[in-house]
Amino acid sequence: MSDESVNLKTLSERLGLSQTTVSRALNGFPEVSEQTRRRVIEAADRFNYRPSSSASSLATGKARTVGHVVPLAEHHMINPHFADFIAGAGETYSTHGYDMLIRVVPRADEERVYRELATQKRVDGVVVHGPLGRDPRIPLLQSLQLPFVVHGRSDYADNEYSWLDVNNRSAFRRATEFLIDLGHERIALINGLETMNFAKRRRKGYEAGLTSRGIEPEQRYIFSQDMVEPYGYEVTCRLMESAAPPTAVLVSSILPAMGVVRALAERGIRPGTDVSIIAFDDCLSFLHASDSERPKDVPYFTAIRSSIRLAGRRAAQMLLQQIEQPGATRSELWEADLVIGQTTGPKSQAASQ
Amino acid sequence: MSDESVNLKTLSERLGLSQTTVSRALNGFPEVSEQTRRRVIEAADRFNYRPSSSASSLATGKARTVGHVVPLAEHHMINPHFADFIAGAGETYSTHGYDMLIRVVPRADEERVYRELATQKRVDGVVVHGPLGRDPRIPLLQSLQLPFVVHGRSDYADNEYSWLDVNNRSAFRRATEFLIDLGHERIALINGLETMNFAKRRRKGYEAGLTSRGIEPEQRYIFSQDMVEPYGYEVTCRLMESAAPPTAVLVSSILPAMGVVRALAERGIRPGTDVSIIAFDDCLSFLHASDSERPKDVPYFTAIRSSIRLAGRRAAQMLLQQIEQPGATRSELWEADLVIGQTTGPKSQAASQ
DNA sequence: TTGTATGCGTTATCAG
DNA sequence: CTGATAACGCATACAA
Repeated sequence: MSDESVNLKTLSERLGLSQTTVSRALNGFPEVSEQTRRRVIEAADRFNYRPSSSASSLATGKARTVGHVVPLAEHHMINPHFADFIAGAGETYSTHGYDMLIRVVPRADEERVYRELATQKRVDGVVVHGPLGRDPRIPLLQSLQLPFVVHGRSDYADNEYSWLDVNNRSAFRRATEFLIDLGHERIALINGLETMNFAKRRRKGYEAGLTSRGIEPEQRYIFSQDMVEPYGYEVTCRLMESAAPPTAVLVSSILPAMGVVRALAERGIRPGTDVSIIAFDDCLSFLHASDSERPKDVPYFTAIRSSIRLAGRRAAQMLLQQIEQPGATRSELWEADLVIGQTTGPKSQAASQ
Repeated sequence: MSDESVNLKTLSERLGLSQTTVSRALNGFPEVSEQTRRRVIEAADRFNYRPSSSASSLATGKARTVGHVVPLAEHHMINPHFADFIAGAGETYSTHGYDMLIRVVPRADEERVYRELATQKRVDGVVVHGPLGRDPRIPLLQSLQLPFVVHGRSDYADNEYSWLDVNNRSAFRRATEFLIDLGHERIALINGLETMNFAKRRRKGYEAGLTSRGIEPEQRYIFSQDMVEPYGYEVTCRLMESAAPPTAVLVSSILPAMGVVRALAERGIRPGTDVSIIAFDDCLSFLHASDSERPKDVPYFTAIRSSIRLAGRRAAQMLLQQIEQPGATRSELWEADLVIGQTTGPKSQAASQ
């Protein structure tokens, strides 16, 4: 029970074995007799031996750590979406014996930090968050030879890298068409920042949905901002006071969608009855009842749904795989579910002019 | 520009200096001539030299890393509060040259993980999240001799450790008294899980506020659960359909408070006019407008406010200080602000029986 | 002011 | 199957 720092040397001395044998026994090498292995493992357990991570990193060149570089002072990252993704990724790392390293840095320092992580061999790979249209981090990481997986996609047609993305385009197209089928024609899009790659794709899907039904997209119904609650609120206030308010809105996240609901409530406008709302639902944990992994049976929002937490898990798996057997860069495109809740309904008579 | 892995050895060879001198120059030792130092720094920069973190950790015994162990599958951690705290702490670490290590593990593994981090010397210290009534992690970490700071407090009167907490008791007492001064008597408390230390203190404050004004706390107005949106919604539905609905509610977080608003809206009950709401506001970034560090001028919720992000920053500072000059365990108790928004008002005539 | 020699705790190579 | 022995890359006590 001595909590003294027992290292490989002292442990092997107490066992009357060489460090080599002890190390091999512990790391599951085949050439150790079962009897010695048992003895070693038992002793390691009894003396509470844990290999020093810095020593083994130094010896192996592997850090058994994955890095996440998150930009400081930008709301779109330090937000609930990020937390849920991290939770999912973290689960995977833990069960595979990896650690998660997070650096919160200003955008201007990003490149330096990636270089640092790579040359310091601080991490074995990184996850890239919130890719831009053509994100410079992708060629950078490739040149650094640091394994990585992108959560989302970037527009490099000629370039192969590993990514995991939701089919934002098809999801938003389907949602738009669903609204049109309900009789809506004036449909607003409350989108994320269009510097983000995913936001562009969502807009494309929305526009494709409209034009496929012969409706011309209009600038006055399209908004693009950080996906925070007050954004949804403010845009909705403006929209509802405009000459031709929309009868339906498509919102890029539940967060601004809550702002939409608040703005409507203040005006006595009933979601689903007077104005329809479809939100992109990342299955953020704090919005769902705490006693179930699954979302509730009868959700409030009609939503395009895809769990960002599961995405975190999967992205982490893909990265670990890439780290442990380099070469194959796999990518995955997930289709989101369209889940009918209480915030959509046929265009109300009141709303039609 | 060669991206080859240049280490101390090759760097010193190219400079015609010993590793010692180069190391000293880079680490700011005083006994190096300014001229050599300049030369060394310039070369290090040119060759893109970064010391291997595992090597220096091994040599110094310091990891320059802070650990955060977060329990898996519990909503109160994998949530926006956590994300904001992490953001704040991460800023501090980065500017001080520290890394943040996160392990997401099941509750049952926590002790093992803390022991691991300590004996592996993986981290120089840890931040303890969400302390319980008497949290076993505190004596554990003390016995492991691992520096730590608790975000919140635990009930160990005889025990000195470092913590940073908001004065939850006084905040909830003030809020309660404020509501009573507005004429409210039936005031509900929608609290967090009372296994959490902070939730207990909040309830105490609430009860103290009531009794100080001669009102007896009643069980039927007190709720305790994970602070998620649907919780606020469901409790409010039940409350509003009960025999004597409250005329005011005190909510432990903005998240369930949004659920409260949703439930009221469905019933055509106007916040601030028909029913007053005060929420504890952690200044979660996604609830505030994205273009300002400060919360909006005219907030929606009347709230007890204390930025959890600032708490993260400060807690990290305290921990680093403790790591770099051990001994003094400092603690801080912050008073929260009471900010008047639009969700409070005098008890309405309609609501009085 | 600079250099030499040694240690940090592992893993890996090569003999036996 | 087991054991010396040499890296891994840096920091530091001690010498010069």
